[in-house]
Amino acid sequence: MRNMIQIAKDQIARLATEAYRAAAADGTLPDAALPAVPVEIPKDVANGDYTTTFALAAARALRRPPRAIAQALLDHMDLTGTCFASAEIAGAGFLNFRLNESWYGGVLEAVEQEGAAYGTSDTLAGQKIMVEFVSANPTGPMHMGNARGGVLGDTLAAVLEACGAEVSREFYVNDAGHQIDKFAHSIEARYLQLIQGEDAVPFPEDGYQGGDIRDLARAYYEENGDKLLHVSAEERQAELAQYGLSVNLPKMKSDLARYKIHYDTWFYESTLHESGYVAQTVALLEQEGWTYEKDGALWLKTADILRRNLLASGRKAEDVEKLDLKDDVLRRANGFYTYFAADIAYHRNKFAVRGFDRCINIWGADHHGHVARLKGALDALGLDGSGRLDIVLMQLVKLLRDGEVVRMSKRTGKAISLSDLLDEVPVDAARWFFNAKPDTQMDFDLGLAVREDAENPIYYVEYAHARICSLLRTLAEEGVSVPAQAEVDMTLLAGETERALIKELAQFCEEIKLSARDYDPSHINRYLQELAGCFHRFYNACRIKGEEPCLQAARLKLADDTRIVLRNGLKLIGVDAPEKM
RNA sequence: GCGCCAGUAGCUCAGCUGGAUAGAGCAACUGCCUUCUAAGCAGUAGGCCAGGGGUUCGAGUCCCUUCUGGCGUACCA
Repeated sequence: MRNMIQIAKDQIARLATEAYRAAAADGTLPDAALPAVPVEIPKDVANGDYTTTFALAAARALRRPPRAIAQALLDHMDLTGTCFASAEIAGAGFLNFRLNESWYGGVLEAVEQEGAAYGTSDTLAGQKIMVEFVSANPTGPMHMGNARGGVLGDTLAAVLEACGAEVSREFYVNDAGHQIDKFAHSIEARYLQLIQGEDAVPFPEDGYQGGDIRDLARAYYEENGDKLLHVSAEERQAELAQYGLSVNLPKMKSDLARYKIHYDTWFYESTLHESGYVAQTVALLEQEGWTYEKDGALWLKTADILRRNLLASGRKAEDVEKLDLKDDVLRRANGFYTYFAADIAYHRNKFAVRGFDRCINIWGADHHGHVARLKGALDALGLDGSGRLDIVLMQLVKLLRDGEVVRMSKRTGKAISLSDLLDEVPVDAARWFFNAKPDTQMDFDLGLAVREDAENPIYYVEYAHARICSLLRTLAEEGVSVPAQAEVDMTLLAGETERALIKELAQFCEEIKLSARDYDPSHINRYLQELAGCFHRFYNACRIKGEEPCLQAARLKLADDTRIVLRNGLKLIGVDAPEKM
């Protein structure tokens, strides 16, 4: 849990603050209330390893030119005992710091001590967070959106765990409501068609056309014959829906397992209806005065809730008035609750019954209109949906093969499903590619993902790992093993490529935190590419095997630490770290 | 119409709370393997950060506006 980057930043903040106090005390600088000290890592190492713009930021308050302030700070600064070797003024008034060996040694020490846990932190310790993702309709196969959402949700969960949160992965099974009726009617029609002939039984106009529905009907028929022919339609549909789910859900579980995704909970929508929790939740909204009846249906005053939230968030009243806000039906005129009502109940359950501090949902961007409504409904229930429910919207995936848009599978003639994808593309490649920034539309090129060459970035990272493993094997055969950090002479790792690599190792924890903060674990992919690049450059510049023992040991240690961090990072995004390629 | 997301190199994208000369990969070109994995490295070339205003010491980043693309605006889920 030692974070050398944080240590460096804290030291600069302290150095600058103390230097300012000293300068103010002897009259070099005037007394003033100053902002916090901003510390950054410059893009160009020519500008130091760390920098602060403190003098620039303080110029106005102190009424002095930034460079003069920087000079005064420098004159009152003592670097003894810090992780910095030097400090200098540059440009408009930047104060640039250079790290010393103790810092670089500290990084390698942290990797050695923490091993597989290196990179984790406790920034989210004590928080109970749910990540709900995929939650695909169980009436048919999973599609590309589910493939993306699956990776995103699973990896986000991993990243939050690495920040110390107690994370639960959940799949919400929509096994109730309209689409299940449609599912039942569709299987029923196919089933009856098998017995009575295609022409004798009309297929519902809005039914599911897919071949998988025929497969379900046939499978049922082969197992059970025409035993449902003479029972009531209601009984028949219930039985067939149940049967369809009993086939589809295990298939979804196994497809997801193949994708290295495992859930803590499969939560069934039907349980909310059966226990009366949906009705009770709606009743609560009624009691609180958030509903009204119109045309036989019960409506939620969504528009009022949204208006209230928008005004509270600082939107101008005149702008809010212009918005075309609509209310939502909770209970239809036919007495059935809408999906929205069930969804409110479901999320109420997450917070009120199961006690999550924060819930994150991964949704397709086509559901964005639902976000503010659901949050608002939870606000109306006093559950602070606006503050504690976060929806990650991911844009759609366009599937390509060698630049051409692919709509259908050649093999099945249907839309390409998640399992079709995994038949064609290695799991790790799929996981790597789908772990991309959620809010941009993405192209997934089937041709590119299976290519085993430099065009495929995953190999660049895996290759670095395999290279190190190979090196370790070769040296082990000569009886050389990785030394303890205490035995490493850090002055031997002072070259440009070594220092760049060590700094990159230190960055890992920061990237995990950024991923957790932005709900965007693709930071890890980019980081791993960067880390692999640093290693390849080091490896190219510095020979290890055959060097003089102390030098060989120091470089070997650095290579081995890199291996550990590469492995930790790949594990985080659910990709294997190969020892040979 | 209204709303949400996006627009950075030929292509795919980075760019963290505003910081120094806007980065990487691929594609193109030039070099580097009798020595630890060349699935690698070094180098060249490539840009009005969609356009226009504003805020300030300083804007790809913040605000306003226009344009372009995707999506949404159900008693569907």
